[in-house]
Amino acid sequence: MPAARGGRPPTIRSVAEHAGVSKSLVSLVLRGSPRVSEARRRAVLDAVRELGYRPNATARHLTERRSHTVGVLLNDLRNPWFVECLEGLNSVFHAHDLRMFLGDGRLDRRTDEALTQGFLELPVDGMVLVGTMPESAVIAEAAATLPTVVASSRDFDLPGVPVFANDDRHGAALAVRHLADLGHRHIAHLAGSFGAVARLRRESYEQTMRAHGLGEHIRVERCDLTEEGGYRAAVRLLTGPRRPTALFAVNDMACVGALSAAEELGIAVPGELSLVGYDNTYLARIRHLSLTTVDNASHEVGRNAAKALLDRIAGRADGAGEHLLPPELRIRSSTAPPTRLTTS
Amino acid sequence: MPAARGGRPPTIRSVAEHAGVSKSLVSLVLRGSPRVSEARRRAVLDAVRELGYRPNATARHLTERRSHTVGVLLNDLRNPWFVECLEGLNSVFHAHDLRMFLGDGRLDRRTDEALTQGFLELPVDGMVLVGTMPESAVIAEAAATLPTVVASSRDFDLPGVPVFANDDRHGAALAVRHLADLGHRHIAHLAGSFGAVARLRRESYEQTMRAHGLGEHIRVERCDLTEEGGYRAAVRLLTGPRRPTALFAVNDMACVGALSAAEELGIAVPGELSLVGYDNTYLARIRHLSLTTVDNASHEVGRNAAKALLDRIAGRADGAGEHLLPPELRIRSSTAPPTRLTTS
DNA sequence: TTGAAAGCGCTAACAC
DNA sequence: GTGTTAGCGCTTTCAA
Repeated sequence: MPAARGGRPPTIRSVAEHAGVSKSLVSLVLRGSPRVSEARRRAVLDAVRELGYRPNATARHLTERRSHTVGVLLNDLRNPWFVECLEGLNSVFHAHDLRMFLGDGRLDRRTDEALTQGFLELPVDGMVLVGTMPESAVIAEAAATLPTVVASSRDFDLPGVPVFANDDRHGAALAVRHLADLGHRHIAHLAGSFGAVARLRRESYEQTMRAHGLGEHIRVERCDLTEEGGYRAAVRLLTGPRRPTALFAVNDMACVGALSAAEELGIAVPGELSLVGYDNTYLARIRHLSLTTVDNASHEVGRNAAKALLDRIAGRADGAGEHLLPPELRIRSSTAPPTRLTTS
Repeated sequence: MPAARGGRPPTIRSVAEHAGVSKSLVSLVLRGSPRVSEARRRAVLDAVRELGYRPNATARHLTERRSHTVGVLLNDLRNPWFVECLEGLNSVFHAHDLRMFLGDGRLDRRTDEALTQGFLELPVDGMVLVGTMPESAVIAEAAATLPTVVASSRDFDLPGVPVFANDDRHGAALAVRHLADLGHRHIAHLAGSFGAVARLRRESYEQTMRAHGLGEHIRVERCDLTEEGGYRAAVRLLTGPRRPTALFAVNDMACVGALSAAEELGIAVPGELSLVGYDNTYLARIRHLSLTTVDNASHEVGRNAAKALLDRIAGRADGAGEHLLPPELRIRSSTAPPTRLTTS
């Protein structure tokens, strides 16, 4: 590896000299052009091998005026939900030779903006906004400058920026209907404390409750979208008067928190309390938790968002607006009909 | 935002013309040089604002001959353990204006190599190898070319490449000793099926068992490091003859799988079976799971690895070899003394 | 203090 | 087919 020992690494120029050809010929060979004689091709390839030459992507990006990189902004890598969505994005981008620059804004606007600024300066070829995050002028500006798509967030209404997500209203309705059909009447909701997704799920919860004639039993407790948040909100709900027999949580993390709360309070799940989450993360699938939940199709949302971004990068800017995938209820072991005792 | 409407985005040249100065002066102002007159500085800054100029990082990287980017190679973003470590890395890199390029090799050597190749070609300023992954000639070559550090893997023995990890032998010993001290004798081990970390934990399990006079009760069942793998291995162990009263799992994911298996088989935890995991991920901290586990200090491992990489990037290549942090036992609700009935 | 000029390593017309 | 010539947008000598 000559590149490793001192001196500068070999460039396309060194290769050209070594092979006795011109820079451009080397470039042609390396990019697989068919208009090159076999002899020259061999000479170039040999030189490449002998020198241990490696193309410099930064230089290529500069002349090509694209970085083959997309910026992905999200809000909390700790939420297992993101991983699914990232896989979806990655499967498409990878097939098109695009790298992902991951930026986790930690729900902090300043961090988001710094990351976005970085995307703009690189500049990346496109940007994906994943999940709920605070709005920001910098993001809006970036979205106006860069091909951009939104995945699994309903917070943005940026001109010309398509939104890919699951239908949160429909998903929440599925959850509530499932509980109502089981015979529950006192169905409470652990609601997210911010973001359009949380709002949609809450509104749909309320609407569905009313549609089932349960309007008087509507009960919303806010929490943040973590296990701890779910736990605390559930404790408030379960220790107060008129204890609900069922809980629909804004996401799986909060739902697990609720499960813990129930256990700690000696309330049997699903015997005395039914629980429904949202997202169908691997958390819900863990047998020992086995949560009934709503599958939000995050992998496919990711795939669709990525495809749309490719289109936009290629100049095809069609299909703005919302593209909602139908969510599906996954019934597991955390829901059951209410027992006589606990029904009112 | 003039940058947004058609045409090319403004460059340092446009700014120079607009401000009536030279390119180099603009560069000086932008980089905060003190040797610039106030008048010119204002003129440049005004031009920047008026044109909506944004520096192009790619171009800068080309001339500076560094990309302000480090490549991070890991093996499965689904494992919550990584997130902790990434946070540790990020906290340090962020403070030094380095971005992270995340590559998830999914435990696939070809993917690893493709990602590494990408790092080499960018080229990144340095590389971090995180967690167990298959060895590879490409990675070894990259490590010889690029400043490199290893975090939480014991698989690599690359010349001059420092390794940061927790002391897996010690951690496993803590786990086994805890179980032995509780009075368990039939302590089995769910072992990882590959990688040096899994091997160290297994070896230490065996050694500690012998040290406690329990050599004859050593029992190892291999599994992969997922919930599913842990579940299956535990089923084999718990349905066979001479059922163990305690299980030490190679990591938390596998341990959760074992918990599920026990539940399904009607074996009470910790009444009839004690369980210890490894990593102290948030999984273990979920109240409803509440696993006794070994904290591997992953956040600090990440921090230390990042600091060492900074040193190497800066040319200070001291401190190769292994740097092991002491792990700590976290006792939760999945361990208890064995009951008379189940002890043999 | 400021400007001119020479690259960084590569691609892309355009000619031969 | 192949080589020559300009750049890509920026930093950095080196003079002035």
